[in-house]
Amino acid sequence: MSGTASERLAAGRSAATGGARTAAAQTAPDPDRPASPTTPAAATALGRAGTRRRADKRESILPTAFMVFAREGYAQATLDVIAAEAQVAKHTIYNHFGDKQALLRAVLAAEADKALAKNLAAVDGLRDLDGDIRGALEDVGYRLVSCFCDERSWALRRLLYAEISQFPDLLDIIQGRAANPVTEALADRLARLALAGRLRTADPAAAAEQLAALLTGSLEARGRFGTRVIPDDEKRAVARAAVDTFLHAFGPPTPAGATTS
Amino acid sequence: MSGTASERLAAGRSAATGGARTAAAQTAPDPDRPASPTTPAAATALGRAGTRRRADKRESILPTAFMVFAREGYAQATLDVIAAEAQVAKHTIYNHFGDKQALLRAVLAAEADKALAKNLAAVDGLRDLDGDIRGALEDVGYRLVSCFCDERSWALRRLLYAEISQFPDLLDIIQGRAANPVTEALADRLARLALAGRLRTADPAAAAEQLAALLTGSLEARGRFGTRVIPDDEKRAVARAAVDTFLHAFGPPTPAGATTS
DNA sequence: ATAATTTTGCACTGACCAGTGCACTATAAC
DNA sequence: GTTATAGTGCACTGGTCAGTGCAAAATTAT
Repeated sequence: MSGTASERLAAGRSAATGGARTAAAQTAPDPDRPASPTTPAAATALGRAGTRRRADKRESILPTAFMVFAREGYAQATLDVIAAEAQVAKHTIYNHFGDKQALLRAVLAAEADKALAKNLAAVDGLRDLDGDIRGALEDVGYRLVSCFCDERSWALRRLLYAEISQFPDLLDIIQGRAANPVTEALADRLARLALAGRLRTADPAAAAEQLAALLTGSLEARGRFGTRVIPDDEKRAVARAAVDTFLHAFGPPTPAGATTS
Repeated sequence: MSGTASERLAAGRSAATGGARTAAAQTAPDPDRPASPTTPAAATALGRAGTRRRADKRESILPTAFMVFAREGYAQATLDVIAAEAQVAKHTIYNHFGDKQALLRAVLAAEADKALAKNLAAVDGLRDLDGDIRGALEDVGYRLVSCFCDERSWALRRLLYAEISQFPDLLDIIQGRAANPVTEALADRLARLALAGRLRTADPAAAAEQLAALLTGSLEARGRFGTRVIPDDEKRAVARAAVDTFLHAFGPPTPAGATTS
């Protein structure tokens, strides 16, 4: 009933953030939340002084905390280490987030937002209703696979999996912010393609669910839960095989889709 | 190259073990390790007395420790609690396993063994080379889905996911004992079916990988990582949809497989 | 400058817990 | 019985860590 589909897809990022202890506080200007960088308008809302610094510190803490949580695990990660690597006083973290749990929630929410953007960008590759469907699907599939295999994506899933029994609401944070929207977007694209006669399915949500399953199903084992880097051609091979099977089931009715391999 | 296929399948159990504190020491005679129950031969090797008691205690500790680890998480679980619930002195645990990490490894290994048995039994439903393929696949698929959705199976994956970055060798313990054998067994069955002309595939391992992906791909989201119980008919629907797609891609060449829905 | 706010450094509490030591008991082989 | 092995109960050490208190900066608006 409810679109319980390929939530496994979401969560991905390009893993460009390299060094840990050296470039911890660099905080690349990622398109996180617009915040209130230099606009004098937001200054009236909350606090008259230190507004700018406050946002800076927050944006400095979140990615560092995510890295530490991912590296050490939530339970083992200490706020002293996070504070040190973020070059921030421990008190500042408490001022911003209250306690460790709240910090985890904020970190996962921010990371899920980033992942969602990447995934939606990938799915958007299916906007073209006319071109080569197989090629477009393979391309989108490869991009989704890459999102899934991103280092930060693995870390996000690990943290979720690890703490889900302690904090069940984490699931809603991540699924609501990242997984479900991706699935729905994919189903939307497939529906348009079906309506244009390029695909054959009466249930786009189910088709999206199965496409996502085919794409990501083998990645956990292949990537050894994030401890092994999957080479690029292997990702492409997975995407191609997934799309091949997908098109056998949902491909266009008239022409044959079994030209490859 | 190496058969990195549907390891996600493995790990399942019927969850028949019910009460924790009441029937903790019951220790059903699961085919864990042969040990040396009453054989006088092994008595000469290590210790002359208490051999029987020792095995009893060990079999009492393992399932209780698994339950506590699953409930509280590895880091939060304390050996005092495990000892109390297993009705055993804390010292006894240290005598048997050395330290907390070793206990975790032993627990996961034992649980993976149980899961493997269940999964192999399910895959064995594909031994019949003559009957209704679709029906057989749907039945096996349903049983594999049930293994995957078992409470203990969720817990096993959660523990693995949570601690994989701290103890990477856990992956080998579980994949080697449970996931890989299941994948290979499934590939074996598919190969026999292909050779008998009932399926069409040149790469049974790839086919098994995709079948497993189709079966389990949507279960993480549907089961909310183990926090929601998937009703039986939903499991059957997932299996039917997976097999339907699978047969479109790998079904017999001559007859049409699109009779359902 | 002045005042409001935020950040910092440091010390401290309180709790939790892995692992150990020891004296004692229970079981089983002889 | 004796003896060796295994298990028990309890107290204890040593270490870690979330969260707090406080007083001194630093920053920004007015």
